[in-house]
Amino acid sequence: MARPTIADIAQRAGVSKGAVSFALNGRPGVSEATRERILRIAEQMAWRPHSAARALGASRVDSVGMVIARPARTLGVEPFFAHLLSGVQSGLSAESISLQLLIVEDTETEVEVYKRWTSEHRVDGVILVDLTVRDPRIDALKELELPAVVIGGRGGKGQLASVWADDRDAMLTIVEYLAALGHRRIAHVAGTPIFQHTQRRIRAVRDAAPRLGLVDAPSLTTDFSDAEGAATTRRLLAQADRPTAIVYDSDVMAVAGLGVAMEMGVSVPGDLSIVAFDDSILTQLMHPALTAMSRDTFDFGRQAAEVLLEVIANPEVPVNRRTADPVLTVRESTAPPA
Amino acid sequence: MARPTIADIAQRAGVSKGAVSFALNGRPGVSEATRERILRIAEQMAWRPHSAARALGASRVDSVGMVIARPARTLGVEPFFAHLLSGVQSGLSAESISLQLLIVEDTETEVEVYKRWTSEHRVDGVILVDLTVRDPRIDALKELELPAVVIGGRGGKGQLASVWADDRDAMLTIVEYLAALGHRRIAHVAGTPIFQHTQRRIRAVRDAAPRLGLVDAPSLTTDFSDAEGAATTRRLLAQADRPTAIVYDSDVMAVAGLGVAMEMGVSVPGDLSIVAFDDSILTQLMHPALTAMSRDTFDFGRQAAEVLLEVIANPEVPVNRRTADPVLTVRESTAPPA
DNA sequence: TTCGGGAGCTATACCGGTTTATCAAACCCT
DNA sequence: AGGGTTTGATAAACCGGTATAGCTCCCGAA
Repeated sequence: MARPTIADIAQRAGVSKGAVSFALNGRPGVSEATRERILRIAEQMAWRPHSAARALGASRVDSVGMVIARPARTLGVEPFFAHLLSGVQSGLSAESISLQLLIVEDTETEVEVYKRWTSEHRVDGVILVDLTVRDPRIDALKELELPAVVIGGRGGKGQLASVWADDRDAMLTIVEYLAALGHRRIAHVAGTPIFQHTQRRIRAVRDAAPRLGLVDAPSLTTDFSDAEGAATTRRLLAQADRPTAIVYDSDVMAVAGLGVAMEMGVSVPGDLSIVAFDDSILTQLMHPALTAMSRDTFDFGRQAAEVLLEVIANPEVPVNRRTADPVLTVRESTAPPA
Repeated sequence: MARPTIADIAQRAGVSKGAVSFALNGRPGVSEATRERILRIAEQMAWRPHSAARALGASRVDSVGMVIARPARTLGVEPFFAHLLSGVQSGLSAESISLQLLIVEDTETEVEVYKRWTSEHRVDGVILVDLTVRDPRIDALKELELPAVVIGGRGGKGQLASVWADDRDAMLTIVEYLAALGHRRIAHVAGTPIFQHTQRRIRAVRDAAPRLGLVDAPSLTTDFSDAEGAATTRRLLAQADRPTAIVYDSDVMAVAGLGVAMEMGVSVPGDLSIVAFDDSILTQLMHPALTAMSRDTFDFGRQAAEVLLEVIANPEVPVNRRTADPVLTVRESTAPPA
């Protein structure tokens, strides 16, 4: 027999469909003996719930969604997403909940997807990444009443659940490390200013500058691309009093920056120290290998999944979980200034 | 009213549920006038099908799956998957079919996932990547009668549908290009021998060697990691009569190889030419930028999606689509031998 | 002895679509 | 005009589960 249904099991066990449903879902209504018997038969017949049937009856889909709104080309290079995804899945797999992934170009499309998913009842909740300042997705999700968890930034007044690491602290660690080496001219090649984490990092640099006696600590925003990372680096290094250290908001930009430095005859770490905010194989492949801020992205994803499941189970209680602090991995690209 | 159902539409239009269903699915059974009216009302009420209900009734889920069986750490760096995914989704979005993505550690788990997906009716079909020699997944899918399309390799005698590019031809192009530059000692740092495409590339090199008068053209297999790529390169360059050109089976390994060369004082492209099989931002970020074989990965994915939909619609007819040939992008890492 | 109440189970409605059997009216042809 | 086919629609079954009302025992308390 192909794909047994609970009706088949019921027949074989000599009980009603209802009893089988009770037994399989571990809820009261059947005796322990009957439950045992039903479970054994189900096992034996290799029964598996029909997801659609269950979804229709119980109005939960056992599936969560994740939309990534970035142009595809920036996406691939960053191990960030791959690790995050794996982590999310490991968090979901325990409950055998599946993940819908969608890559779109912009935030408007992303919101559209949420609307569609909601009206088609395709997901029980979603995971958000790349929170921007005054993020339109928050209100949209609120209105849709779709459970959600934000990765990498507190949910804001909207009070979405969130999982975050302390960007500010991480950035302070980097700057203090460089200052301790003796650097006073530190530049920050940041990402898009619309991302909240970019803002937090910029603020951290600005706040720390006077305390550490930094002469100048400009944060220059980019679109996260290697091209702008390179261009910004070129501009910085062409200045009369160029910085002796540059902090990049992503590994890709740091690598691009390293290339520019080499091309301009600026030796790393002799004339210039480089730190990447975000670690990956990329930073390790370079010569010199780049000093970088490492986060446990996998764990990040896992926790996000866990929190999302909590929120789905109990939408009233917003969870706000802080993950382990990022760690600075010192490699060959940093040294005291000449 | 929250989330209208077809019953609501039927009532408002003064027709039966059946009529509404016919109208919404564009099938005969209603007059053109009635159809128009129903469609307008549905539009107006912002009706969207309940995916579970549809799945239950029509026994199709409008969802396809893709499992990637690779350790997460190799995954992120390769833009390959990100582009592929975007492509797949663009191919699916036309029919508004969603994608389930799963990253697992090994092929056994992957097969388990297929079984689970099938018995839970979670997907209508799947997309396979990284075909190995005597791939166990083919038989498994055959047995499950789950529609599938293989990316990057002919489906084999199992006759799964497939979408592929000509690896052999691509490799020949590379080797011929290097030979034309004057290289006679060419080495090939390959990927895992269990992948079919690795085999095809190795065979291409071996076959071309005598014709092009290559002195030696060894193919050395690795696990695709940067570590083994580097180690293999080191071994090759330490030889008495070291190769004047190396072809790498992935961009990551090529970058690692470049690092080793620089470290050993072997200048690129002066003493050594480097070609990467697979292009990405990585190859462009290097100094010198790497000559690489570029495939239109996005299009690859899009076509895979299209073919899968065809196969789902008509499982009898296996499709075998060949995509555009990869193109060699010459950059700074190749030159005539010293 | 009767009644209340809980445990254990059945029967059945229900979720929101699709599909099929059925049917009335219109149309078509000699 | 009568019989056959086509068209446009309906009512009801169905998909595979979940949720619930209700029934039957059985036990203990009044």
